Amino acid sequence: MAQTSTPEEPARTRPNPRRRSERARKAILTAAGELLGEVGYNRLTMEAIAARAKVGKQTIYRWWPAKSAVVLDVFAELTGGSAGEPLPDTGDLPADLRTVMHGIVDELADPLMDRINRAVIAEMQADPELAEHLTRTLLRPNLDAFGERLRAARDAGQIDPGLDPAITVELLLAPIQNRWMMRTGALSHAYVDTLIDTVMRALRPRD
Amino acid sequence: MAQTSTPEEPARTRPNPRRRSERARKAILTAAGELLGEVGYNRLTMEAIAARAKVGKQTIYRWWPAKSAVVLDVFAELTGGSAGEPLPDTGDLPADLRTVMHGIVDELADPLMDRINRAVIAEMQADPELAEHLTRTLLRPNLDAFGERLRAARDAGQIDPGLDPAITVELLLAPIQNRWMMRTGALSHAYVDTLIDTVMRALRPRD
Amino acid sequence: MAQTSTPEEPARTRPNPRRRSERARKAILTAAGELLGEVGYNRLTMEAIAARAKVGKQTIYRWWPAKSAVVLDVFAELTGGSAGEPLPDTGDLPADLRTVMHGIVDELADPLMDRINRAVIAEMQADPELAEHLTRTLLRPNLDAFGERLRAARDAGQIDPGLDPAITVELLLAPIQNRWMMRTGALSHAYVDTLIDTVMRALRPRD
Amino acid sequence: MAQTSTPEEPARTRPNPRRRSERARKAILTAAGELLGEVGYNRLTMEAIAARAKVGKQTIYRWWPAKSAVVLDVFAELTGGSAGEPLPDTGDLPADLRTVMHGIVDELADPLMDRINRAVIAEMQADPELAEHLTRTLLRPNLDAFGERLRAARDAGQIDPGLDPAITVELLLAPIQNRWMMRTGALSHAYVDTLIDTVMRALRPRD
DNA sequence: CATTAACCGAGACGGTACGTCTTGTCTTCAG
DNA sequence: CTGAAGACAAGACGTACCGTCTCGGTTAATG
Repeated sequence: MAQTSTPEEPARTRPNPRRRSERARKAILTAAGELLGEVGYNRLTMEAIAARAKVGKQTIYRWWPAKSAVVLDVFAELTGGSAGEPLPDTGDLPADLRTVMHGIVDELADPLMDRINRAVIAEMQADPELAEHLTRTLLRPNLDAFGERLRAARDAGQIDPGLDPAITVELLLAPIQNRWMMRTGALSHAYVDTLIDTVMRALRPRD
Repeated sequence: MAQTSTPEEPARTRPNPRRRSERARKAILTAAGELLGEVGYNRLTMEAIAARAKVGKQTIYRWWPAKSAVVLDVFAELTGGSAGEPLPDTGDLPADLRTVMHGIVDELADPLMDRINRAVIAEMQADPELAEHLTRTLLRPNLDAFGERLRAARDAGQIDPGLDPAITVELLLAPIQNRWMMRTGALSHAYVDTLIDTVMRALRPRD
Repeated sequence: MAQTSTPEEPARTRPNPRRRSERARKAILTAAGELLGEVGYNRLTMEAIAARAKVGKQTIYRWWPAKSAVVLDVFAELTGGSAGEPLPDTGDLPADLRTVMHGIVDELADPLMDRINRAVIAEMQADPELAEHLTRTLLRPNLDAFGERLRAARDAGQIDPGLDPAITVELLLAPIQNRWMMRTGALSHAYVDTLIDTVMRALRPRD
Repeated sequence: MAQTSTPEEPARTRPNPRRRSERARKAILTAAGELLGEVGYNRLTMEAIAARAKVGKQTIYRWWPAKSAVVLDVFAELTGGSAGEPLPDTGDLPADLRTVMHGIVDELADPLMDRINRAVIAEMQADPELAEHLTRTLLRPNLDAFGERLRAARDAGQIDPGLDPAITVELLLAPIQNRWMMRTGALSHAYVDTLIDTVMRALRPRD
């Protein structure tokens, strides 16, 4: 699911995915998720996952190349569903942004999601290929959904058409992710509201 | 400098810092920096640092608790000097911001700084104490320097006094850090200029 | 074979001996024997054995608790076969003793056997349990073989029945081992012959 | 005292023995003796000796080349005095032997002497130079003292003049040392008496 | 008696080996 | 004939000591 490797690589006698044991797959992801919550990413080991999942280590290595890939699938399992979902459009842009962005900070507040997100972020720093993959499959669709909503607002004459939509989305989302990552401040709903208000000032059409 | 540990811990016969070999300290940080550039953080090992620095492993462990602490000192050595330096103030806020923020993206463009920054960011995700320490000693002073420059502009009547200064700084810096971290776009000077222009729109005083 | 440990100890998830790699076992003992001959016991290291045997260190530690145990198995491999073999009985006691005891000094003259024997003797001084084990499995059977031959001679009326057989055996073997250990004199066949003659004087039946 | 090294070696600025601190010398030997009794030879370390003796490590290395040399001096301190002392001569050879040999087994029964003796024996196996040195300075004089007493007995016509005196001494002492080293039997006074009686049978003059 | 060289306690240093841990592959054996 | 169990080769981990090397602070022989 979250396979990082490019398909052109050596590929030593690939296993047949049709014979894959769904029971083992689930047990591995569950065990990995549990252990991630218990000991954190760094002290998570393949051996512990295998033991917890009652699975041979080979069964993990057969389907995932490394610890990071397993955790990535845990991550994908938890967040993949909602990737690229369009934003609500009630006609009231700030209100719609509030709805979605409150959801984002709520998700980041969940301890397990926090841990997994941090593990994935850390792994992305070390592995550009992984970063590229995740950006394309998960992050970009979400950014595009924001872009789409902003385009609608622009077409309705609510925001200045001369603005770069990419930057506008960044102004909304980067401060939140940044606060969360650097832990430089609380991620309250009030904060989100102030942020949205401030950004909206930059968006209003020039008179 | 980058000691993470709280002072309340066991503390088994601390070494005497006055007898510390400056030669060894430098050799270790240099070796760590070089290796970090060559193989990256994950494949950086204490053994390799010791070998490259012509130093006994114990000499590293005597002064640093872990690999991350060594890399942190490499980082501190490279960036620590400029922490909290006040921004230039020519009276032209956007121009001053451009000066400083061009410098930031230039720094991030340097391959070694890129690797070290990413390693530190990743480590901060796994170690909240470290995050807190770095935020306080390096990040916060820099954010405050931006805050100070914005206060001057506000006092000069150039920006709206009703804005939250913390959020304003975030609007300027978070998008850059975010692009760099998620690799979602190029970090050109032109991008920085557009970003500044957009944020400036949000700051202009209400009529 | 040369396991010293008592079976009552903690026993952390013992490895399964049926899955043991015979290839690795042989390679380890061979490497240990070679290195013992090359650098001696004190400078023999587990790391060197592992490297020479192309074996992971863990594979050694899985099956042997310490360097001494490995060397012990090298020793057992070389000498274990002949333990407790009965002495020849041609009816001529001195001649039979000469045959066997010449063999003993010849064995001690072999450089590898000399090194291993000395290592084992030294280890026995430091580890009484090991001493007890070796005495029971290797030394005692050999002493008993001598005792048996002497009993036959006594039954044939060739030696005084009032003598303590344990002491008689010691009179024959201790001087040889002592000379070898303390290096107080040459271990020639002539020496052995004179020794036997002298001891025989003590054994002749009282008139 | 127990210096093994030959005087021809490099000799890097020898320390001046006249300025040697007697306090340090005694403290080191005492500490070494105590630790030897507590943890045994193998787990005895120079660092522990230095710490226990409140002495810098260099002060040990200045006067002794290695751990074995220190222990050797502990040994020499305990046994050196009596080396080469002539045996009593009351005219009754067996009685005189009993006196001396009872003393020997009593000494071996003392726990500290046992440990040090075993450590020295073990070290002699690994270090032939040391063995040679000890044999010459301590062992040989003692053997010669026995030889001298036997010569007196021979001159008095009490034992056969045709016997090799070296072997005769070995017949008396080797079984004791052997029993002690291999722990093959108890070292009682009764055992010594029987041993002496048996050997005396071999010594009586031929009719 | 003052000087001064050397020894002293202390402990950091460059190293080596230890015994453990984890990785990713290979082998065995039970279902 | 699959897959759990786990032994394997490899190699980094963090620790313990080794024997050498500074660093002040005494201490004892000489001038």
